[in-house]
Amino acid sequence: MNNKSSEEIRVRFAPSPTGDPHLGAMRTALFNWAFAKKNGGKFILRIEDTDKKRQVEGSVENIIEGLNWLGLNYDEGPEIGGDYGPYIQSQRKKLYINAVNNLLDDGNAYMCDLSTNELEKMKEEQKLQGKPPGYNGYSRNRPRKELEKSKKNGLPIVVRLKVPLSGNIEFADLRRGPMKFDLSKIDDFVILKADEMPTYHLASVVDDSSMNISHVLRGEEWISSTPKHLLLYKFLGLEPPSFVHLPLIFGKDKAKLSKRHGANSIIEYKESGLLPEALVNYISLLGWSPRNNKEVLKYRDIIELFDFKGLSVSPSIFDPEKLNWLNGVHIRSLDDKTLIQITSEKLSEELKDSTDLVDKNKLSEIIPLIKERVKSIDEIYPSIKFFFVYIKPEDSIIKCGPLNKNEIKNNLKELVDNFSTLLEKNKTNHKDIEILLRSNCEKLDLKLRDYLGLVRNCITGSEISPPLFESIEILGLEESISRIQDCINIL
RNA sequence: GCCCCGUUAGUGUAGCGGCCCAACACGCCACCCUUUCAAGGUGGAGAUCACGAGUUCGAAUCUCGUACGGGGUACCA
Repeated sequence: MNNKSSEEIRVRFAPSPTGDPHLGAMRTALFNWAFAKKNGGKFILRIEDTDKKRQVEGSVENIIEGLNWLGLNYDEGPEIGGDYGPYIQSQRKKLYINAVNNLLDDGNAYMCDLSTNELEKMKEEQKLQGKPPGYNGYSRNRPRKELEKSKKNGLPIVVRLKVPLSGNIEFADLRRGPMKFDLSKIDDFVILKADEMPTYHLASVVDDSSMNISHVLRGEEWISSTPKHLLLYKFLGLEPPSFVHLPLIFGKDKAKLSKRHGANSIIEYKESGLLPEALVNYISLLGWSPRNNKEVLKYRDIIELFDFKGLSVSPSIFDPEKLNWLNGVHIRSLDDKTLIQITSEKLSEELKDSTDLVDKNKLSEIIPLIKERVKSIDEIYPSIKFFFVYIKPEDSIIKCGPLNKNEIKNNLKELVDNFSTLLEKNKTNHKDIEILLRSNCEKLDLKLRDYLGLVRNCITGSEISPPLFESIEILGLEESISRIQDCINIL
């Protein structure tokens, strides 16, 4: 079958607003976006809200927010418009009704007045008889007038496609190759529901065609519906786009990704200290790999390298550990200025009433110290908190190798004196501090890790901290002295 | 049940008939670097390429079958 690949590349991301957009959907969006960008085409957002019952308030906003956060900007869509609007299916009803009427007139579709209850009964009977359950073509050959009468009498009416009883339908998935389906296995499926809304099958075909979509990249779950769509294109006299089906994403237990596997909603990821470029990089690797087999990818790399050949055909499993690693990689590759900006925004949330503490000058000294030490934006605050707030160390960590309390006390007292001297001499550079601490340690005949550990624990309140000498310099000798003094008092 | 898609270390992938008793990355372990933690460096453990037949001088790679997993079979998308 012909396709439109010779024309302009137009692809779409078409989520239904039934909840928060999840990772798998965003991956589909990403590949569509990358394909469009790579080929100078257009990326379109279309909202598929044909099922009013399942609609969840606010999901359209969340989808848009997620897309924006990830940097997957679209060229046409609900709030930004475009030449092929509207981009919300519930606002395109006329188009669908029109198509249905054509199908009806051509005898390729027919109405059916079977109620959902009757349908269910029918299927149960089929099961009892050991037959595969399905629509049995009850109204397929009934005269149209009879059905129209039912409609006038207020009976719920659906429209079904008259699927040929025999023959095959074939198509070539651009990645997976040729596929063949037996038409006799396909029921006369519903294209227009009793509430006069189209089903997905009809709506997507009508829209993809009228929006001039050239390539449909969608999840694997659509493979077996593709023959239905192709049939619709044929009956409507429309040219189908090309299809590429993307593998699914599962959680660790090989079940569909859900809450149990950590965050699934893109909105949750946004709030979890992840860099959007890291998430994008990670999901790009689920079900796809670039030719050069590199794994750390920026937006422009993904655009440049994206191709169908690199797509995988088997489902992939979401691995939060690799995501975290990648997040660390991307944090490290950020320039200090950007990280400082991100951190100060984060801090002003954390330290609501003391925004004066979020001093960018101070941050610009601190950030280089911890940049290589965090895997998440959320880790930054806990690891630099002691710069802003005095954290009293637990008694148990005021220790120093083999020394007893008294010896520790004396050493700390001496340190206070030493620091005061440095302060007087205005030798507050971390190099000066290092020289002092190293020589103290030598004099006391202690292991460096023991002695510096003591100092670290007293000043930072934690056994883990950024490099000590620099930290003391940034904190200031005065504040350091007061903290050590406090520890002496505890002992 | 029926139809469709898949199956390479725990995970993501590379491989497209000989270079593969299989490579890279995450994770794990060890060592090095080192003031802690990271980061970085080096090395290691971990896969009879789902299984079985066949084609071939030669198969992870091609064909068929089986098993397993997943998807579909909705007036959901």
